[in-house]
Amino acid sequence: MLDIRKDQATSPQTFQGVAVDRPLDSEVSHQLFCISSIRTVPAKEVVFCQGEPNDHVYEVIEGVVKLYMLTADGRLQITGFAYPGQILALDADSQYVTTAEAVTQTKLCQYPRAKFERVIDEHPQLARQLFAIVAQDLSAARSQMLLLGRKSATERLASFLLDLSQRNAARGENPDLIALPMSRGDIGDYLGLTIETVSRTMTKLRQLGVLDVNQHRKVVIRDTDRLSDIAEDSEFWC
Amino acid sequence: MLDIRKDQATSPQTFQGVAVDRPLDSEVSHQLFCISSIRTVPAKEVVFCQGEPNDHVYEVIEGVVKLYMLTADGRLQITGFAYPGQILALDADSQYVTTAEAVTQTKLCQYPRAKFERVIDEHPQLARQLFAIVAQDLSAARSQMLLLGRKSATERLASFLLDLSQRNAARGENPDLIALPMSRGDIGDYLGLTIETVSRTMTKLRQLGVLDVNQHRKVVIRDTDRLSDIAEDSEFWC
DNA sequence: CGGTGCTTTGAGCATACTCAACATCAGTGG
DNA sequence: CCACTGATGTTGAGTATGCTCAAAGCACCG
Repeated sequence: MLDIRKDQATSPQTFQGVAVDRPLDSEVSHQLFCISSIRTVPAKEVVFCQGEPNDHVYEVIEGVVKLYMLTADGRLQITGFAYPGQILALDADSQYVTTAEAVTQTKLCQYPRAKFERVIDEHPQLARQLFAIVAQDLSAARSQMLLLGRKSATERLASFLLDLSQRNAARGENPDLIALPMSRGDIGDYLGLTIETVSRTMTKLRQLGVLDVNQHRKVVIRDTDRLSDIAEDSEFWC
Repeated sequence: MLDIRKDQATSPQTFQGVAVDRPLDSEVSHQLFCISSIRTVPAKEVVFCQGEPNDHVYEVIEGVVKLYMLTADGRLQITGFAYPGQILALDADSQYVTTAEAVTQTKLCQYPRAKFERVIDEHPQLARQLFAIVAQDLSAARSQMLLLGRKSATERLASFLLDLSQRNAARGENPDLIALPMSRGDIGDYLGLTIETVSRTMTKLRQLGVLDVNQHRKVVIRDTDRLSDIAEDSEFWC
């Protein structure tokens, strides 16, 4: 992982990030450690801003960060929620492409871009791992394009909850108990819907017996298979 | 460029692809040349298919390719149109994430994946350039998420035409004369709209005096600034 | 308790979709 | 060269999904 601070002694040094199979060698870890610093950001504060010079790469250590883009007249689209282990701001440009805002209180590991790039240049292995991460992000972005372009509100929410469930499973947590650190508004801004539609759709899934929604920010999946069907095919909910 | 066949003797060896600033050194070009082969695909034929083992990387030499994903029940979303110089199938997975289908008759340069990866391993410089390409694709995908999630039909079509206009400009062609090799259906599948909506919206932009649409597959932009305004902000067309 | 912010629910509306007819274009063969 | 055909594109009428505006219900916190 890039985060070599957290449990340097206790676990093998691998990316926590998405789909990286090979561990970083300790030389790379050490160099990354040397250029890194920790930054703590309270909920609702901006980490970096669309259009600003892209001078740091970040890794989420604790908390959840939302990434979004804005139109000229202020409509916004969240392009993703970043959980611990995810790398932010690997995008190409000299300026940040998205804004990053803490959803919860968040701890980040910060790497100055110039130094980070120097480490990459010296360690091709790192370049390949970053390549794999960005490629994975790209593949996720394309799935989200399918969701935004072609799926109904019900399918979108079902897909979103399944995705969170799978993230839980990947972290060894209960895949049927979904924490929603983000507001209904955030979910809407991620799924291309309004707050009201998210709320109504949540109610609908509850009435279908697929979910329990006892607390607003916590959802229990009662029937994962049915939720999968709903996420993929219009036949199952209309 | 990866395509070192086309004009090896006449021009410097650089990626034609998106936003790559440094040329490849001739050693890399040569190795890529050695593992490459040319594949010609007639219009409407599939180059590779979502879910198949990801055994080749492609570069478009001539023609236009559409990349799309499918839902279980057959709805489709085009994630991009690839023009000459663009690299396909750099996505992470062991299987193709999208299907690639020739829009026009197409000539591609084909690199066997295993050999391609070996060249990457031996040439960190190549890894970095591929990284830049994928990062650029990711940034484009995120802009498209904003379009699909938050923009109206009119804004979507205006954005699409502007994008094609800018691609023309980048290739040194007339930015006001837009060729549309793809059908209205393809445009709809890219913008998350139906054929009918694309058609109606095209008519609307014509009536606003922003476009000339004399032939179906050819559009003239009469007022680029106005088109930009329409693409970005609801104030300008409602 | 009485706020404030978040969520849910309701009623009416608008944008884009569906279904259907018609127009146009490209290609083919008489 | 024209008539025919199938594919592609345009236009119209009615509808549905999700949005807007509005009100009421909760929960967290002083």
